[in-house]
Amino acid sequence: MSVKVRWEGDAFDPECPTRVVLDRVGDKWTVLIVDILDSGPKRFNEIRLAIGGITPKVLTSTLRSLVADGLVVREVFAEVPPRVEYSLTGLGRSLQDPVAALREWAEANVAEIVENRDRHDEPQVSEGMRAFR
Amino acid sequence: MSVKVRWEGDAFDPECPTRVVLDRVGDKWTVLIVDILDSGPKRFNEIRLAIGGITPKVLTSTLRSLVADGLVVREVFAEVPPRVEYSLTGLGRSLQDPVAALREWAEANVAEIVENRDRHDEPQVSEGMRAFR
DNA sequence: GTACTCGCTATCCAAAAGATACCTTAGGAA
DNA sequence: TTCCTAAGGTATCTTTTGGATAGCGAGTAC
Repeated sequence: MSVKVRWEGDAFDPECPTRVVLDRVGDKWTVLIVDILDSGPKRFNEIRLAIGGITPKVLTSTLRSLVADGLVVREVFAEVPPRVEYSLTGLGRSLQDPVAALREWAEANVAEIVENRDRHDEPQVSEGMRAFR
Repeated sequence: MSVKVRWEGDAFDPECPTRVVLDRVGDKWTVLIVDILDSGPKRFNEIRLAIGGITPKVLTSTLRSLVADGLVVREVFAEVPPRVEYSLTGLGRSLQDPVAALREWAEANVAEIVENRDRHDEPQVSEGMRAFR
């Protein structure tokens, strides 16, 4: 049942499937970008403005690795000013399904998590408990 | 269909459900730890050795945030030498389901991703194409 | 007194993420 | 002819995060 048993190898192996996918999906921007591209091809600055808060450097490097992974296609048009369009590949589009499953779990359980987190932040240790810390 | 539309707010809001869950799941160690704890309560060094490669500092901080989120419970036994056990909560256990969905997608598609990635690493630009770079 | 165990901290260092400024190209305005 | 603009980035810091290594505290065994 464990990652190690299923993969029969080192979970840190760069080719461990779950590790590869979690590294991509866990990236702060990947899901957002894939989500935005799901509605059709977009230009660099369209993506940047749609997300808001991402710096060009980080958007560039995230898009580059999405392209490298074959989740996104980059198309350059020889115009002035230059136009570059990014769009999802079939693989990129199929990533939406497992992410949707995660999203459902998230929406069902995040209230509890945030509640736990808030409770945890409080001092919350009574006089009687203090000795056990 | 987008994160923003579904959540009707800022996807970077610390309470955006998908963001909260992706931050947790995308963490390099979380899934591994949850996976290991799935087979029953474990002690600090049991987890550390089972994973192999995690430093105590990082294991401590990861476990702390898992406890804060209510995915894991920490139990201290007043013995010498001290014994501390970590185990999954129901919430922690339920996280396995969406992760399994992701794992399936990973196992089905990682070959293609790794292949794309390798192909991308090669120089691969012909003389004729070089002018367009 | 010395050594040993467990569950951690403390300290330092390197890699990654982020903020800000600037570059390039070519057409159009002044 | 010099400026200006636009798009799609780079270059150069600074800050944050992750990781390596060492050591601590408490009690018990030798």
